[in-house]
Amino acid sequence: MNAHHLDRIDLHIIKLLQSDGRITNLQLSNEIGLSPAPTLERVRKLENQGYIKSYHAVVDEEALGFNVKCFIQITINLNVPDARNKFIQKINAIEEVVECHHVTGSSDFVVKLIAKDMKGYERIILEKLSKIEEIGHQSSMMILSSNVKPALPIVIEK
Amino acid sequence: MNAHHLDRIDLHIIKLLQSDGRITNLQLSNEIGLSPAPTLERVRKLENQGYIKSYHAVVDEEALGFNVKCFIQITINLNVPDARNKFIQKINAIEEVVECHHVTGSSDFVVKLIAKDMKGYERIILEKLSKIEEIGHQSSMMILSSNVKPALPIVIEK
DNA sequence: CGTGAAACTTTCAAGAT
DNA sequence: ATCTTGAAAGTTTCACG
Repeated sequence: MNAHHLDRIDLHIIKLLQSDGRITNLQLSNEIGLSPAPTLERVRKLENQGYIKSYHAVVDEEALGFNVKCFIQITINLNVPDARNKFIQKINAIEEVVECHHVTGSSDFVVKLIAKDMKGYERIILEKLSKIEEIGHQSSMMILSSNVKPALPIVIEK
Repeated sequence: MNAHHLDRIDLHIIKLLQSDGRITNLQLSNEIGLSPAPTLERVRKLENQGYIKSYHAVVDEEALGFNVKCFIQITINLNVPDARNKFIQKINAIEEVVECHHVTGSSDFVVKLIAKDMKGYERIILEKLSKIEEIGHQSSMMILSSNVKPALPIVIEK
């Protein structure tokens, strides 16, 4: 699965579906300059070969009441055997954990967590995070505001 | 714009569109137990009122050749007037910067950056990041692996 | 909110380049 | 090997009840 099998049209399809996940196949075919049938066939190929993984609506977190977001930097307690894998399993099972990144540097993991308010945040820390014995040290950064781009910088050559 | 105008059906629609952004209105109407017409009307309302912001395909970053990802913690040089706003503008203009979070703690910002390889990464640091005079100090964490959940933990009460 | 009908989109098979 | 066409099946969208 590498990018060598993708031609300009495939990259164009990926770019358009990334910026509008609900574009119709007909609109898509018009934009890329093919008829609907081969357009659909290419989209299915991109999905089946794993280039396109899924489609999602992006919701307004604040509008839905998620007003507290933070990153937590975590170091693993190396006294516990197989600590990394156990930690990964436990941390991802927490529904308020929306991202978990294994990283290099002075921390082992960066975890993103969301909650409706500070009381909810406190509850997650006390009842869920602090019960994970594989955690050695943690340090949190509250997110004040964010800019998240919905698409990768795909460049279509030639 | 707050969550008090959303009933159980609205939350159910949001949940389903978050987990499958390309579900048809007909399937959606079947799942929530309404006919297609009022279902579509509710979806349009959720879009127009800003609860649903957009729809996107999620692509496999590695399959598209983006093999280098990192978080960079940045502190702002407070000697420059209006440094925060200038920094935000400049950092978001870099196409390889896919996220920028203003945070509390010892850093001012956490920036997520993607590149195809280490050479590309070096080029971004040398040619783009290091030219932002508002940056005081920076420290990077390479991402080894990630788990990102595509949906918020929406709980439908009652 | 539901029904029904018109307009539009998806999808497939057949044939062209 | 990949494209276009055209037709059937399915979906969206609107007016009306």
